[in-house]
Amino acid sequence: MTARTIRVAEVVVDGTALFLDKRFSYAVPPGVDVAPGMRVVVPMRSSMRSGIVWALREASGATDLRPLARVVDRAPVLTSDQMRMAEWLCDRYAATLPEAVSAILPGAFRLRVRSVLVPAAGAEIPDDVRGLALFQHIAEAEPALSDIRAKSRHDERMVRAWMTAGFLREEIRVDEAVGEKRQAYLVGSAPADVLRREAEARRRRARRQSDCLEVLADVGEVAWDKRLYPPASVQPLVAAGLVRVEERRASHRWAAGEELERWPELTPYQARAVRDLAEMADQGHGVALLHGVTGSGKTEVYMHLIRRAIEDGGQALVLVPEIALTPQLVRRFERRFGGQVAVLHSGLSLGERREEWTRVLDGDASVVIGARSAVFAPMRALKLVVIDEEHEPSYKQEDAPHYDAREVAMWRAKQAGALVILGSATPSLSSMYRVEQGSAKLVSLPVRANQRPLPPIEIIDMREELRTGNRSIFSRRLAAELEATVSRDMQAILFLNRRGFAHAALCRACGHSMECPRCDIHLTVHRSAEGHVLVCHYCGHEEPLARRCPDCGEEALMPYGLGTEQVEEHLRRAWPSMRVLRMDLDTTRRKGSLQAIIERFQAGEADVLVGTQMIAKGLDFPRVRLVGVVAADAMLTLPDYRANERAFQLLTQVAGRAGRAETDGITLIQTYQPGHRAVEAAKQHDYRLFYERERESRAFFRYPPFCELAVFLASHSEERLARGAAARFERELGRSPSARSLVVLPAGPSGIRRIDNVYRYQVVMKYAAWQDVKEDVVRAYRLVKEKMNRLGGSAVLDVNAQRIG
DNA sequence: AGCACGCCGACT
DNA sequence: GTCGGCGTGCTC
Ligand SMILES: [Zn+2]
Ligand SMILES: [Zn+2]
Repeated sequence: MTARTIRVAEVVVDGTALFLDKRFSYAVPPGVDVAPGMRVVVPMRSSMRSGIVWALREASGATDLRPLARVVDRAPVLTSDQMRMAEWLCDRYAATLPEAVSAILPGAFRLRVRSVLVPAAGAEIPDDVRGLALFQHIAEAEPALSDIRAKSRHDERMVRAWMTAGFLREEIRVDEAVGEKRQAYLVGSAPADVLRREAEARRRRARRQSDCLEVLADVGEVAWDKRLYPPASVQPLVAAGLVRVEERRASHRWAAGEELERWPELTPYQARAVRDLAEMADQGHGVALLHGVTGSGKTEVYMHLIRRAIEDGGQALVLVPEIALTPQLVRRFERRFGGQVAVLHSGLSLGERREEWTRVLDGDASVVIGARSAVFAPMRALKLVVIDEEHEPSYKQEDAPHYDAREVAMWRAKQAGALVILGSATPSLSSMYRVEQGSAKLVSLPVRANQRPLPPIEIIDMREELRTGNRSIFSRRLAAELEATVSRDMQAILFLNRRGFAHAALCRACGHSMECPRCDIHLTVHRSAEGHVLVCHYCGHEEPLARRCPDCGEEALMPYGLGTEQVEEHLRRAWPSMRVLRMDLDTTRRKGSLQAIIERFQAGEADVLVGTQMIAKGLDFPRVRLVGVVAADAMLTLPDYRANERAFQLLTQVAGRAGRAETDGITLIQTYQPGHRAVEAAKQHDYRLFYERERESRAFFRYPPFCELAVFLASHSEERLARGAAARFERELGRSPSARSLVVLPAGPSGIRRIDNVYRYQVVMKYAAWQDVKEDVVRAYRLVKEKMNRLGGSAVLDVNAQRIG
């Protein structure tokens, strides 16, 4: 008798529950082809779930394993490098394996698995059963057993009886989130003003058609979301010749045969940087901090190193902040690298995302450009990782698994023997500290590529303006420069770090501030068709802005504190002929509208761009002469240990939008705190000054980079349960063995105690090395999380947290 | 997270 | 008796 062996698949099963943080073993049925990295369907208890094969092994004897129900893929969708990366994410960020997998694998590969009831084929089903309403319903709607149960327990019993009798059986249905099919686009086929006029004409009788036309007037084209614009609404627009439907593979693909751009000559500084970086690249893994002033031509340096990496038979990964990932940027890379470029970002349809991922997986792309999550791209010959605007907080994922793309990139590069280039005009404290510690090498680009000096920065003391009788939000100097700029046919950017019309609504009589009924935060004033409304930025609550104060009864409620909408309004009122565009979260919510604003401003369709921090993230507007910071104070008073760092970075980055190509520039910063050190350092263009001072205070108060932070956050609609969970977590840590290596700050309410009627309590931890404390922290976390989930609340742990509260 | 199982009070 | 509600424990 031969020893029977069977093949066993170890599977990571999809889901968020804690118990799924392991590999489940299933028998591979004989003759079934399966490899690690393929998606499968497996039985779990009494339901079917999707998962991914992690490993295969042989086992003999005990064959009490349940078999794989289905293998979905013919080729793996994850590489083994990516699986190692997932395991590392679990270790570093206290994530479960399925959480790590879902961060790495694009949503386009998600499976939806259902077991549905169907009449058994070929079974003798009595007519009295077949005639029952329940049976008919099952035959038509193919519901799941759980759907039946939800309606009636009696029906469930009946169905179970029919299953035993062989009248019904369960069938697995697997739906891909998206097929590899093409994506349909709606494209405006009339000029924007015609579309707008037609939209207005249909406003009353055909709301959907009107909306659709308006969007197309703004952005030209959109991926066709059939829930938003049902075919019945689109059809008449097509018939009227206003819209056409196009099916496409990808938004734009480099056409074979298009001529590549010539490589321009580098400035001496660029050439030196390329030489230094190339030398590092030759030595394998390393981390470089490319500190180049705004407009110093960092991208050109990146591209030279990418070219080298490709010539060496390698691949390069370029990470940029989501907002800077514009078609113009992609085009810029394609002009040098042609069809070797792949793009991964959220603006793509699911189908496009999947296609780009597959191109990378198949080795058809040598350069991958993407935002944060592109750090997981399936590359097998990684030689170079570029992280542009390295200081941007958006590289840290705010939800589970809370990874930091900069850290992931460095880990990955180390495994692959690749070079990492962190690029910024305002390096994060932690990166510069890395240089200080010798774990990164500094490479500098101290002058602009256009050989012009950095635009001068002037500070305007708004207290002085007030004293001398100017009550406008624009100082005399800013007003004069605005007029001068526009009259010379140049452009201006006005920056304010607050969206909405006004920061809050305040009672002039008693000082009462209007609060959100569902959150512990004041409401923001927004402009609306009927005047002003109060809006909560956290839960979306909206109410009209009344005059009467609910607290004292006086008619004295007034908007207080500037917002971007108000700046726009003051501009229009003071200079009616100026053409103004606004760019903030509210004007860019619609897909494509961000890009539309960027393009319109670049095309000179507006004189002034008013915006929040999103205008500071590496966008290139060559005709901008003037940058005005309307009120720096909004960012100087943030209650966070990083407030100074953030303020300095924002001010420097915003100032850097001025005078980038064709003109000299000037930056004016209006503030009530002209002596603030972030303002001063920005004015001097003095990164060193900023770094030394900030470093000193971080060291003194023991904040990163002199330690690492982790934040435990418990949420529950009952305050005592949220508070209790945080207190319990704190106690658990107090009696853990690693208590010595850990500073645990007292449990307390999070920065905003209540959001959407859910209370939030947190515990902040400081430690030198996660490795030394993780075991105990994770044990305490899982213990409390499990309890919290049972009670209908939730708990999260943010390791290496970038902000607290 | 689901889902089964078991125990309980409330109703046909 | 039987229905639905909810706490508890398990998932290859
Ligand atoms: Zn009042
Ligand atoms: Zn709210």
